Amino acid sequence: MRRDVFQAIADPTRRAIISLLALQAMTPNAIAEHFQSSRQAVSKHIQILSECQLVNQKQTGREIYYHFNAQKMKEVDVWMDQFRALWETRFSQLDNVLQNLKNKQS
Amino acid sequence: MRRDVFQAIADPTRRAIISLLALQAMTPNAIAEHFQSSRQAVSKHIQILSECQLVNQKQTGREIYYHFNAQKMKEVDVWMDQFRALWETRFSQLDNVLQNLKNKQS
DNA sequence: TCTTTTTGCAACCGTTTGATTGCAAATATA
DNA sequence: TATATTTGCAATCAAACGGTTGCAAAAAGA
Repeated sequence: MRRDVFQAIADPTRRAIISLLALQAMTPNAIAEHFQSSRQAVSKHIQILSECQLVNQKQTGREIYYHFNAQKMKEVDVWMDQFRALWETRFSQLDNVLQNLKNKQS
Repeated sequence: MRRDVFQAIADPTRRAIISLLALQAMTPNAIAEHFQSSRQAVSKHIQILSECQLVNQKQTGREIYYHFNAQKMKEVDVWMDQFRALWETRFSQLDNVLQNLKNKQS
């Protein structure tokens, strides 16, 4: 059972759930209303997000509000640091210009 | 067959391959030497990376050099933009301080 | 030419994934 | 108390995943 952040954001439905919760904490039922699949299917996605701590839950009565945990998402950002220089430097921009010229020729 | 960038970086072996190729373009054999699994298994990972355009190939003779495509990785970075404000603003830092205090109390 | 090297592709196999349905527990409401 | 609502959990299933082995094609070297 791999339960890391990278595996969690691999599924498009889970990415959509994350985007929803980043705007506002919601209950499973409220989340499920945004999707066509069953409540249980959405609930399983939430469970996966919960296991890798991308979301936290706060129970009030019988309702459970799921909150997005931005700090966990930062782990992806940290991994991406090693590539960021490759598209931010002028060198790579120059490379792109040359590459585009080459593609137009061939 | 989902073949997007998010699915591609979900696997730890593929992430390692990407990190290797970001430093230097390599042939499948050279890549496979860095891992314990078979060359064919690594080759399948490369194929997936190739299908979602995270790597490009340049053939010279019978050798194929795989190059990392940073621009494609940028798609992940763009998706993360929506969350970046949540950990960079002073507001969220204040939230963390309050949260930590709350956790220590309970 | 014959052999070696490099690579991709197909077949197979056990495990995981993402979805479904059904059901039980806990809380709120009439 | 009886009923409705909210939620989680278990069982099931087809498809995808990640690995293996075997083999064929193309290029390089003896």
